[in-house]
Amino acid sequence: MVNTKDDAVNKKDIIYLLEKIAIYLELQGENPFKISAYRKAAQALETDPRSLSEIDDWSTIKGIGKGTQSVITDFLESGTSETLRQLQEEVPEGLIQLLDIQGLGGKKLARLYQELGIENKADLKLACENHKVAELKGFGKKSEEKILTGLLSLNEQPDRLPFDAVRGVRRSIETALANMAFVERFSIAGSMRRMRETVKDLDFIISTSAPNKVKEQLIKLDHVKDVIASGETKVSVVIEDQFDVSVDFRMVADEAFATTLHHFTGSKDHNVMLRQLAKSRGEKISEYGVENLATGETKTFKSEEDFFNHFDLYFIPPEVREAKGEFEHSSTFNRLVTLSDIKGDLHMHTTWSDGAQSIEEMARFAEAKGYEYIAITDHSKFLRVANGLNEKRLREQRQEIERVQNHFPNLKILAGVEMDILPDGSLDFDNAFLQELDYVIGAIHSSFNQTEEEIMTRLFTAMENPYIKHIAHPTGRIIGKRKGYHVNMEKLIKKAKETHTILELNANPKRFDLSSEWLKVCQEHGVKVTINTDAHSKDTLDFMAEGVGVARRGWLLKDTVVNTWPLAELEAYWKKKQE
DNA sequence: GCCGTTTTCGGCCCGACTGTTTTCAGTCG
Repeated sequence: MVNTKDDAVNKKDIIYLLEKIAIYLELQGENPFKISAYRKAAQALETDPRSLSEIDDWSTIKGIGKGTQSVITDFLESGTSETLRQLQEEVPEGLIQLLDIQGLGGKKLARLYQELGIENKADLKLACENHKVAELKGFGKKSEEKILTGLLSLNEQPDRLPFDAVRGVRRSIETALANMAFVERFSIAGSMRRMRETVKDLDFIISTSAPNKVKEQLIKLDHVKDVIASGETKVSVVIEDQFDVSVDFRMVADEAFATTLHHFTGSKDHNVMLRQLAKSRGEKISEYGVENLATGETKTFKSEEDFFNHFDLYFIPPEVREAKGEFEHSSTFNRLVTLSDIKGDLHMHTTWSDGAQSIEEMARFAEAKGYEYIAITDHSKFLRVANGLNEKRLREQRQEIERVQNHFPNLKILAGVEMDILPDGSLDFDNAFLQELDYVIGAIHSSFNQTEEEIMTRLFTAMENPYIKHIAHPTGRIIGKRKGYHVNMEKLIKKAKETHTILELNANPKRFDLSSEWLKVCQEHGVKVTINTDAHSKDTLDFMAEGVGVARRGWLLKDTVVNTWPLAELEAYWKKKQE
């Protein structure tokens, strides 16, 4: 491919531009509907499946009109945006990060700028310390204190926390709620329920007929550092953990549980679309139910499913509620992969390399999960730090696997390896040896800083190898910590298709690699995916549930996920590589 | 700024909580 205009400016750049303009307008105290028009335009682009070059008439996209179209054309033609440039002239750059302070929005910031000349953190801090802020109309002593503390904690932790960093807090809260008096039902909600890989906070919905009694218990939960709000229906606290985690609890009567759960699961954009739909039918959705505007009657629902059915929609799973076409496709979601579809786990470690359990133990736990097959895939010799296995030890391990196999008539244990793809592009074992193994994974664990070309050469070598069934954690990223190596995903997916190589969704919550976005692209290109836990201990075999959640977020149908297939079918697919 | 076979003007999703007010604006999700 030669360089086209698409390479210079991509769709994401335009989306980012529109969102940035919205932020600046917010700081100018602009009409909120104008601001949201820019956000909607960005959203519309995000949802439109076409690439940049395939769109010729922008204004036919719903949400993009004359104004946003001219901003886009200007940007495409000149590479910059006059609209944004002007805004940047009028609004100081330093104000933007101040929007992250709790309780400070565009309007208040605009006034701080206009009336006190505040342009950045330092200005704001000084103004608070000199009590200038409290003197402003609409502000007061408490606002000033809040701004000051918000200011101090601004850089202490990232805006969004990695999924894995809040898993523990979620668990302990769920345990507490399960044992809490006056709690009838509860559920996680918010972006955690939607399986986003980073979250801003945790949301829980609780049904109770004694909200005050529950409230008293909530603010006394373990490790509560701060109580942000505690009203009749809403309690917000900050839990002290590895990071400070904000947790919102919503308490409702049981009949409103389903609608409240839906409401606080979001996404916000999904909710807006559904509310618009309701409105066009003469109804109004709130967390308390669906009101018929003609009769004033409010209908509640036993389940979210009933709620969707009321609008003549099939159930839309939480993972796909992102206003990215889920309403149009609601009839296909009953075919999304589920945990009960999973028949095996094709990536796990034992004490032979860096795992905590023996082969026999792993087999026992896998059998308890009802699996039909697993692959034991310890590291290969290159990975010394993980006690990687050489040819000799792998042959010994096969004997042990065969011994264990005799005790598990209903579970096929494949003798495999997670083989390193070496920095020079060669593989850790030759083909003569690889053909002795039942299952070979290709993986990169070294030289992360190589150029895209070097990385792609390594990956392509592995994919062209007839014995390598799948590529483990294809990008090598650790969410919130490490970007991963320089993979060109489009090329990787194309190559996977050509070579019948399966790509992994590594279900370790630190990784979720591939991401749901790329999984979707895989499926669109007919590339098969395997969801594996990469378990290093018995408990981490449970990552499968979260992996399936990420797969669902990527709209993966059961058929795309090869470890939902019976073993015979899987073996037939592997043969394609050797043809 | 966007949209429209009820509308080219007047709407635009809805409600809780807080702080500053004394009936409400701003923020948040």
